[in-house]
Amino acid sequence: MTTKPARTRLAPSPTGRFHLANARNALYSYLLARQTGGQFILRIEDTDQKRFVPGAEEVIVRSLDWLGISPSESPFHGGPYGPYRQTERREIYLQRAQLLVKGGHAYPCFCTSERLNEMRKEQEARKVDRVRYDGTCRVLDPDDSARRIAGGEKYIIRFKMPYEGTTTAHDHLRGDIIIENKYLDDYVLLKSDGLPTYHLAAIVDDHEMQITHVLRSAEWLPTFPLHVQIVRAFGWDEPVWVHPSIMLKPSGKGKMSKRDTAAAMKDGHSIFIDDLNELGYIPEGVLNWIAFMGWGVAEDDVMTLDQMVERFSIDSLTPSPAAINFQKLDHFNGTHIRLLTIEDLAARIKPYLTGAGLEVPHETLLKVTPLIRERLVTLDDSLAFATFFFK
RNA sequence: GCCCCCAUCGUCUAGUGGACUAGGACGCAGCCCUUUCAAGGCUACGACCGGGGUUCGAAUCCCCGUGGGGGCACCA
Repeated sequence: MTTKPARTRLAPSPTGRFHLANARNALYSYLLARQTGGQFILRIEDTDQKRFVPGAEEVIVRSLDWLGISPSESPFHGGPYGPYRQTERREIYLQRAQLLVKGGHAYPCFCTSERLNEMRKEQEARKVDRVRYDGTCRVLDPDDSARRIAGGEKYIIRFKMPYEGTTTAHDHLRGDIIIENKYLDDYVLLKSDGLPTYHLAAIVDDHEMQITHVLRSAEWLPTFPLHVQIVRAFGWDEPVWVHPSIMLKPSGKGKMSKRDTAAAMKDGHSIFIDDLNELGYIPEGVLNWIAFMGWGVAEDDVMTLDQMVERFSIDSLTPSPAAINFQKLDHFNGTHIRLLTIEDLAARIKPYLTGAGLEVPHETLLKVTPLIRERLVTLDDSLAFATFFFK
């Protein structure tokens, strides 16, 4: 392939667990980078301090390592475009936001949340199509605003969305997405705590870190035109935007909820990577499973990571939502377990056996492994089939 | 409510106007192999959401419905 090296990124927020959708975006990003001889980087989007979960960052990195798709640049690995944690980049965002204000693309807003709430209520009562900021501060005199800021008044910075016209954003999988600007809003770019919102931070960082392909969840589609507007306001080049489909619960009715994840766990399944590890799934199986939720391959869909690197293409990603299928996870896992050498499989089984308090001599284990490998769906199953041979 | 996205077997998908009797995989059913259970092999069942166009010809292009999903925060 003669493609230029791609720089891709995974940009999770450390606010929860590392799940399937994160892993899939990571996988596709990793595949594209490796295939083109580029870099896959990890950036932590921790600008929401209220929702920050301690330890979440570590789980993300551990999950990526376990899957075998580690980033080459991250808060933990370092790299030439750091820092890779957004709270450590606040000066950059402030500076860029001020640049937009100077250019007339953004403005400071002094409205209190109380006033905003009232405004919203009033608009809802009027049953407007689109509740949005009424523009009070949009027309303020810049010098007055500067004085108020200098005087210590609390403020935020909003993007100045055109009231008229349309915005066309190009998604690699769906083509042009056209929206009338009146359905967009004067989105907040910089919060009163001085930290940016996603809209500003992601756009600035993707540019600063020279990301060539942005792969992110389709949940971003509604604000996609806004992001394109911001890129254009800065006068920057756009990356290639790819929004893989969202993942639906097994029934196909909506996204996974707390209840759905609990139900899955009862059956020995999970959408969380660290759970999958503990349940005895192997990275090869999990990777294969997530790869094909949204990636259309004609035949031969059992693949190793290296084979995926060879065959991957963002052109063959599908735009429609995919329902999670745990039976397929079991199938891929069992298949990949059988692809392992006896030595490799034995080594992976061992902790499960010793963890159950069994004494496991290596010689015996090597003899037993071929006997049970045909019936393993997970490594954990070895306990049920092999306990008999040990004491 | 408004906006956006999507639409092929139960599920994941191949298919980019004729090679489609619509292919593969999971699951399901049966058979073979096998002392049993698996694994493996074979076979069966099983889909182009509906209606209009365009065209000699439409799963494939366009429009309208319908259905499903997502989004409407100083969250990402």
